[in-house]
Amino acid sequence: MVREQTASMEDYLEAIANLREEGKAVRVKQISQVLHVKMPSVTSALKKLSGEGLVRHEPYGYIELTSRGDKAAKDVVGRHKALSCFFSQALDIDPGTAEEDACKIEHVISRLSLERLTKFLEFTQACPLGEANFSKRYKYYLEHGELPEECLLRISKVKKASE
Amino acid sequence: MVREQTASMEDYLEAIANLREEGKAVRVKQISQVLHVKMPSVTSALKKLSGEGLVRHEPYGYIELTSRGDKAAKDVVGRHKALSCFFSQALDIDPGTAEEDACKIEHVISRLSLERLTKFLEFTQACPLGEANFSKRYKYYLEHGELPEECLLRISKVKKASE
DNA sequence: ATCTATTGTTAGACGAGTCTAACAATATTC
DNA sequence: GAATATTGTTAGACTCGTCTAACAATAGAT
Repeated sequence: MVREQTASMEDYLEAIANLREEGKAVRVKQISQVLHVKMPSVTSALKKLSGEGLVRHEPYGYIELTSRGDKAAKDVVGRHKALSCFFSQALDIDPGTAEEDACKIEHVISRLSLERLTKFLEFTQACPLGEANFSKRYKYYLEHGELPEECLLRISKVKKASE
Repeated sequence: MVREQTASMEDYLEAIANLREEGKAVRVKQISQVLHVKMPSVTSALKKLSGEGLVRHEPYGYIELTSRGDKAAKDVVGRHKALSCFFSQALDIDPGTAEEDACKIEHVISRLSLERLTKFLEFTQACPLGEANFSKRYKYYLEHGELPEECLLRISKVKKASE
């Protein structure tokens, strides 16, 4: 699956999908506010996306994703969620920064890396050795800048157990 | 430290620094090959970067980074290395994809997330519980799609040890 | 039902970055 | 050292996405 939209157009699709999802009115004004652009930029983007059959938009009327548009939007939203999740949960980044970074990176990351990031998160959460301990130790390391004692003390024990 | 260059200009700075580093001639042709753009694009970028005091460039002559340019370039290169390292080592991504992703993400990731990615890598490598086991278990999970037995078997043992 | 405020559109300019085509300088080769 | 090949530059067109200014449609208030 090739990436066929520019970062900007993906942002518009994403914004429309999110407004829908949140039950808010999907209108030019709203989109412009969410994306911090002026209304004519939105109109022009909608024209482009309509032309590509991703959006339905009667002038002065409401805005809808076509099924193809919805698919594309869901894809972007999925990338976004995976990334912001990874940043906030695995790396313990504040939600604001996690969101910001997800917003940018979602447009450029490869499928493979995204999938691995997701798997990584699943793994730390599913594996009790990961979640309960790895993550905890990592956060200790973040705060103190050195390895938790636990890491050093248990070398022999672990070696034995894994062989 | 604000990000003051566009992604494109960062790419040019990075390419120049890399060519230098590799002892290759730093010339318009080389840069154009590395970045897959035509020569006039390079000339025009160099004009811009010269104007900003980041590059020295006598027409038809060699190309050098000023000290400010070098600083900016090192910064980009640093981001790139951190990212490609993280992708290939922590996520076990093939070097090609790791490079590709690093090339894109280096321009948009926040300082904070980059720092955390780096710390994460340091941590897995420094902590024997991380490196020797976490990483190994993660890769098992990648291949088999389910947790290694080890993860499930050792819950009680680990609980005891960490409390 | 009209008047006003809000929302949306059109037209056109602009900046960034790329390209092609044509030309100019430098290097290479015989 | 003249002819040719290579490298670099200029000029100008184009795309993408943004903006402002001016105008048009719709909604809300009295």
